[in-house]
Amino acid sequence: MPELPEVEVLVRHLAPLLTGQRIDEVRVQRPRVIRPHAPPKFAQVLHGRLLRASRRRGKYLLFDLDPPSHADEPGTLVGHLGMTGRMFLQPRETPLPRHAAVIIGLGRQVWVFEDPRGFGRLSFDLEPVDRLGPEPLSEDFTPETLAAALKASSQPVKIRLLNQAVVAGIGNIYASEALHRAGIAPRRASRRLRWPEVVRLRSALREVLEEAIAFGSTVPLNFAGTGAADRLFYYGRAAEAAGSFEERLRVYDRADQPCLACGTRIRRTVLAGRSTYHCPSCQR
DNA sequence: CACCATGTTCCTTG
DNA sequence: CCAAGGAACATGGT
Repeated sequence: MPELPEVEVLVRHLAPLLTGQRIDEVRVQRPRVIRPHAPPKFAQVLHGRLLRASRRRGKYLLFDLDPPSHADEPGTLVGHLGMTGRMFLQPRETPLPRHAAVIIGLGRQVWVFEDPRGFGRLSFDLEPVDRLGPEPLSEDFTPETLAAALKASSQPVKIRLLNQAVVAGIGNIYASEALHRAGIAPRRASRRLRWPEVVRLRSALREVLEEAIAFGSTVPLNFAGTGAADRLFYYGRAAEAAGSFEERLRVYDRADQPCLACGTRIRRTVLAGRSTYHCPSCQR
């Protein structure tokens, strides 16, 4: 469930459940997701720590720990969901999901990180977080900032938006959605965008993200996620089949369907190996 | 069986 | 050296 809005909604859900809880058990069932840490060390660092706050930066989840046992002990647990990661709390006695990767005991409940594909991560490494560009919903994300970052490359603008150093938290879905809303073709060379387009793109990015967060905050969500019911976390046909789709996504995974603005067929193309959706009439 | 998938990193190519 | 493209990671859904 992995772009900025999904992570934001998850953090808002987890924060009140985790704050003030003390970690009394750590089980690493899939060492791959905590690399490069070794399971014993990872567990030792976390054991006995108090969870003080939960935050988001880009697509990363940050969990502040208190107190450090030693001065050089990590103060933050860093999470990333990759493509298929999930996090939720469940009673200790409830059976774990098949792909439970890390289980963190919190009294009568356990905090589960499950990830079938294993592209997600739990670590104490803040370096990738430090490399992130501005938060798109913050005041730092100005048209000037975005213009400068776009000017530095001749890549297609859609690819450029996926670079987390340009702006934090945009992924394959919301890149296509924002470009459609801004009326910009995904293949346009990043550095060739004109000022009014940059201004529109910045606004479109913010709107698309804000609306997705608002949507996720108003719809009942099952964070343990068994499927089609969670329309924030499942895209494409499964989500659509689940019920009223509400035009939440206007182009993503809508190849050959009519553009909701003009009726033209939405086109699917491939850029840098990733599916890209756009309306050839609205976006040029 | 074939193809596709919300992400990131590393390697190769030009 | 740099930019861009592609593979790899591992599993499940269609």
